[in-house]
Amino acid sequence: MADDDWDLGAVVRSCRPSGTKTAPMVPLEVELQEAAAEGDKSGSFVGFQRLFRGRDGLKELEELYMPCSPKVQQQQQSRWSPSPSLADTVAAPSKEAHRPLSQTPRSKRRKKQRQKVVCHVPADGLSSDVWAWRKYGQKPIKGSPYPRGYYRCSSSKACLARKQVDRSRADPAMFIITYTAEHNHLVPTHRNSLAGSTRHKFPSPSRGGGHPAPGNPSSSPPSSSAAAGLSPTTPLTASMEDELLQKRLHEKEDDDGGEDGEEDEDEGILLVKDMEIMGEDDLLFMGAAAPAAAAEAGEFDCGDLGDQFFQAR
DNA sequence: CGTGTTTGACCAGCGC
DNA sequence: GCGCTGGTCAAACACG
Repeated sequence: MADDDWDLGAVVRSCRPSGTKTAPMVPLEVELQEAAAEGDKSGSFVGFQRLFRGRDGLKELEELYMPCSPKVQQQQQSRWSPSPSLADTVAAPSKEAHRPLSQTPRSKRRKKQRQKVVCHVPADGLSSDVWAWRKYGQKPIKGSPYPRGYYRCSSSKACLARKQVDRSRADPAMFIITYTAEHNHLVPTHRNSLAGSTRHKFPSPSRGGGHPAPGNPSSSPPSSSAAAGLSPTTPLTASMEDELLQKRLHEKEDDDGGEDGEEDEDEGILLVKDMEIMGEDDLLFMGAAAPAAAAEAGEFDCGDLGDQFFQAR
C-alpha cells in the first residue's frame, strides 16, 4: 500500500513529561465536529456537551484532549449546545454491539453524524496521552500520503473510545488525532502497556511481526520518521523522542500556525491552539484546576486552562 | 500467556 | 444503483 507507511503503530500514549516552560508552544487544534444530531440519546454515556457543562465534563475533556493542549478556541459553539452530543456517536455503536459478529456490527453508522474531536499534536505529543490505546487498524487515506491509524481504548473492552491518528501533510511532524466517543471508565492509573506494545523492531520476514508494508522502505527503521512509529501504548524511546524534539524545534521555527487546513471541513469546530503537551501529572493537575465556571458559562477556553496550568507550575 | 501490532478482507456510508 | 472510500474485524505474529 502506501509507500508511506510511517508505521502509525505508534502514536499515542504517554509518559513523557514534555512540558517544559521553555518548550515552545505547540500549535494544536481541536475541532469538535458535531453531528447532525438526530436527537438520538439512547447512548449509555454522556455526550460531549457534558464536557462543557461542568467540572466533570471539563475534566473529561481535558483527559480526552490531554495530548492536545491548553488553549481551546471554541468556534461556532452555537452549533453544539442543546442537542449535539457525542451521545449520538456513542449510541450507535452501543446498539450495534448487540449484533452478532457474523453480522459485523461495525459501528459505522452515520459517518457524517458522528461527533468527534480533532486535535493537532506534535509527534511528541502523541505520547502524552493518559489513556491506553490499542491499534486495531490502519488504512491509507485518499489524498493523504500517510496512512491513518485506528486506535481503541484498551483499558476496558467496554470502552467505546476510539481515536484516529493521521499525520499532517503540511507538517509531517504534526499528527492529527481524531477522538471519537468517550471513555466510560476512569483514567487508568498505570497503562497496561505490556508485551507486544513495542514494535520498534526492525522489519521481520513474518507477517504480523511488525514488518513494514512491503515496498515501504521508509517505514522500517525507527528513524526520524519514527515519529509516526511511536506506539500508542509505548512511550517514545529516548532516542526517538530526542530526535523528534530536535526535529520539531527546527521545524517549529518556520512553521507556525501554518498547519494544513485539513480540518476546515465541518462546522461546529472546537479549535485548540498554542497548547503545550503535558504529561500525566500535569493532566491530573489540570483536571483539578479546570475552570468549570467558564465551562458552564459556555466559554470553555483551554487558553485559560492552560494559563492556570502554567502558572501553577 | 497475555497483550499489542500488522495487515488483508469485509462491510457499510456516502457521493455521483 | 454503482463505485469509492473509510472504518472495523480477525488471524497471524511479536514481545515481555
